[in-house]
Amino acid sequence: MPLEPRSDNPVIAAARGERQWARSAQTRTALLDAARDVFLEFGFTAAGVNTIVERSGLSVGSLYHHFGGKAELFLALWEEFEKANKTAARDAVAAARRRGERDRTELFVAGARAYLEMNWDNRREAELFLGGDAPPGFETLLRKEAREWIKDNATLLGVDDEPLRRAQVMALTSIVGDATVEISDLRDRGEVDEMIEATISIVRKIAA
Amino acid sequence: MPLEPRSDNPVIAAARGERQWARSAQTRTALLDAARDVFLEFGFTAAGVNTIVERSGLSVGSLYHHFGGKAELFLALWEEFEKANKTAARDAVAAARRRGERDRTELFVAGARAYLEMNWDNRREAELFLGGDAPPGFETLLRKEAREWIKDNATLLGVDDEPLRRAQVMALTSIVGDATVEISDLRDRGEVDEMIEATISIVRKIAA
DNA sequence: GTCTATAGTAAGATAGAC
DNA sequence: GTCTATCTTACTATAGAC
Repeated sequence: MPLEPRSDNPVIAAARGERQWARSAQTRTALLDAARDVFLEFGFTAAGVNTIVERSGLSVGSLYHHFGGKAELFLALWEEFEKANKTAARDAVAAARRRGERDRTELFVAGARAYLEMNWDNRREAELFLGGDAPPGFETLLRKEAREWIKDNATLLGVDDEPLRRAQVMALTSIVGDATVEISDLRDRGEVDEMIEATISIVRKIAA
Repeated sequence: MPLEPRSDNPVIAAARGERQWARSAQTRTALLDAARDVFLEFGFTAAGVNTIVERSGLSVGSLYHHFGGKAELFLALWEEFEKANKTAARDAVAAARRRGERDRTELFVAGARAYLEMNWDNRREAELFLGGDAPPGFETLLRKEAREWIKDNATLLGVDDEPLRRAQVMALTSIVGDATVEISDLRDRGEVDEMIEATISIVRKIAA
């Protein structure tokens, strides 16, 4: 008896599944790559779903199956980007600790500096995500994310629940976040250094 | 010789013009009123152009003739709102000056406080405009506008063109702007007072 | 469960008549 | 300036191949 196309044979099912999983991941990647290209070229609003689909060599249905829409595709790309930023910041804090740094403010500063540097290094994408041409609600998400990030680092600053302390965390979030936007707009490395140093000095004033 | 329908008679032309102008202003107002209603009820994204048009008793073409689109209509409403906020801030600075206040930081603080209070008083609209459900590019515009406002008031702080000073302006913009967003989210007057006072105390730290 | 093809809906935007 | 009719495009629904 030959294997049915819909055989229950676990090995065959697993093999089929594996191949499907590999194909699925490949599809996701192809869509993400095409989307990055098109978004970088046209921005969010002017980017057409059809253009993305054409470049990826896949279909509209596939895009919607995997991501649910143009906005979510944009979001998925941003999540990749932001994950890299946060990793860089976390690594910088860990490195500072290994160097023997124990001052809470300085540990926070090390992370903030790395975060700002990372946004400069990837400024083309930073401009895409922070330039304002994004799906409705995206800026709210950015703010929420920034707040989470600062909260994660709040222990570094010894924050408790007083209103003033909470306002300090908010202020630091605002400043580091907006400095990121400013930096994605600059073109000259010297100006970037100035902006980073000036931002850090204000961070020290607030955290003090 | 009877007056032609398309007479060149200047009085008649003026009368026609006047009537058209009056009608035009009426149309604009009707569209703005309907748009405010619908945006407040549904938010920007979920608000339909057709709903706005239906409530105004006018037509889609009229809306596009006067405003150019849904986004621009939203923008026109925001400009009204922001004008009122800025007037309140300017008046507060003038009042402080009349009281004999001469300290630059304190004059700035008086303006910032009035601005934050105004956003609380009109919190329904503030939430609409600052809640994140806005057309693409709107948040960039908010930042730009906030920076203009701070710059206009920068003489109060004796700002020159050093990078650190520019970063101070940026930081103040970020903090006052984000405090506005936070306030539009709060429901309790006590929390608002705390937020305002905490924000002001950080403003003093930076402006010092 | 993954992917394609296709037909259809809804809503923002535009064109052209008056 | 105003309106109606039309267009564009993001998005959905479905049926079917694999």
